[in-house]
Amino acid sequence: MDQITNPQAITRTSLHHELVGRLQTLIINADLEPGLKVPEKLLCDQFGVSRTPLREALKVLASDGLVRLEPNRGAWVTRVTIEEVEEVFPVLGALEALSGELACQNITDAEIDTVKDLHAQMMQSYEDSDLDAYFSINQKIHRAILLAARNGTLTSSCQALSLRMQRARYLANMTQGRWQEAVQEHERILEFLVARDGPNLARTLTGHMNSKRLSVVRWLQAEGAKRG
Amino acid sequence: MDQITNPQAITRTSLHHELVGRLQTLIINADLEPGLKVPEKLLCDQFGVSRTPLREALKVLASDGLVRLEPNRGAWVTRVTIEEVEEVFPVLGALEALSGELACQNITDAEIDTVKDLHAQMMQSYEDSDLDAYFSINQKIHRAILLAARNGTLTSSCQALSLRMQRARYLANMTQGRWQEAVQEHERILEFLVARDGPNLARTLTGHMNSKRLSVVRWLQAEGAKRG
DNA sequence: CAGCGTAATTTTGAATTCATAATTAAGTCA
DNA sequence: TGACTTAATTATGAATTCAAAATTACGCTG
Repeated sequence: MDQITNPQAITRTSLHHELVGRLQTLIINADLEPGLKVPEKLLCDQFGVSRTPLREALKVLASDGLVRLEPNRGAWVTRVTIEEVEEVFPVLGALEALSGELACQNITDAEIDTVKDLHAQMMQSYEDSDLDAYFSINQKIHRAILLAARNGTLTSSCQALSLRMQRARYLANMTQGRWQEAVQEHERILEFLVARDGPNLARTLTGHMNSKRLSVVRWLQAEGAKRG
Repeated sequence: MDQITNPQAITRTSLHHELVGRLQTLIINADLEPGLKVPEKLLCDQFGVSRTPLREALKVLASDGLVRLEPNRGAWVTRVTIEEVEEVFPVLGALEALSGELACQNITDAEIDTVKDLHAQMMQSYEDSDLDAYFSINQKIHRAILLAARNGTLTSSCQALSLRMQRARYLANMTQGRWQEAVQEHERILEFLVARDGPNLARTLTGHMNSKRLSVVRWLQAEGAKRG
């Protein structure tokens, strides 16, 4: 909702809340591998907390779809399935479209300058073939547009769904062709944002999400074929 | 996620899960009044459970925005604010638009017949000035379209946001003029659904949500003026 | 030695307990 | 009487405990 900034804040509100964040990170980075059981005891030791707050955090993560609770059997890190990707990206597409519309209405000139700057940095990363940097700046751009939409509910909805798709760096895995396509899409995104052309920005962002969906699904299919 | 049907299921998965549902109901029906503190002890006695599972449930409700947790001070039932309404309805509008688009692609003839039937019942409720019945059938129609979209992620996202707006029957509170307008909008919704005209259905649903937003905001403003 | 059934162990779900923070009540002094 | 301090009470957050379920280990039978 509003715990947006300050990654290294001195103290987080509650132990439970702190744990939700930490576990999210572990899952996103695949330190907790998808498909495996959540090692409750190990995590308790690691974080130096008892089972009570850890389990509270797991319930919250379950309601966000990052883990699955099996009654009397514990928590399991969910896998990103093709079915899930086919579901989530269209929803993200609709939400990003709205975010683009609203951003065009509310964004300041200064914020546009920030996005321009981020865009330039991202292009540099592309030319340097620095996928990690590209990926990171890419997220910052989407986030900047989202924040310019001035709608906290939209922000947290997008955030929650993005998290589910960010697991294991699936999105960072793309072919040269897909990368080039994504860069071109981003050129248009910037163009329409600068022109404050809401409808076209919305359309472009939905298309962008759709391309991403196709790319991720193809990657997952290839991955599935490899494994058998 | 998938606990869609079966309100009186024999056994729910876990105590925690059961409690989440029960508490949601209490909040939606305003048995737990907005703005008041959640009476932890009372609820424990009432449900015959200890604080542990109840508090787990509260954390989940907090992440859905139905309660607010104040560190060391307990949980409070959140109020529906004008700011929140202004945020949530546009997001719901975007999601319902997508739901309409997808429904037009996937809905069966039998499902359309069901919606037609519900629509007729709703019209009857309108003529009978039975607001409760109207409200209930109205929700069923939106839900039927949502389910026809065949996208579980979309369903749960919509569901979560709808819940937040359903508190205290704000939506059921409308003027005669607004009611008539809503009915006309629903005529068009049915028309476009039958024609499987995705783009127009999407537009109409977004507009419908926007009208609802205006109506609810006006009602909240009037309510606020009355109180002080 | 494979398959089945039973006992031991571990893990889970939930109640209980305990330390600490917040609230209320009581008492003091101007 | 009214504001301020301090003590008593209550509520919260989290650790611990405990019963029940699941898993594993073991031994028996064919």
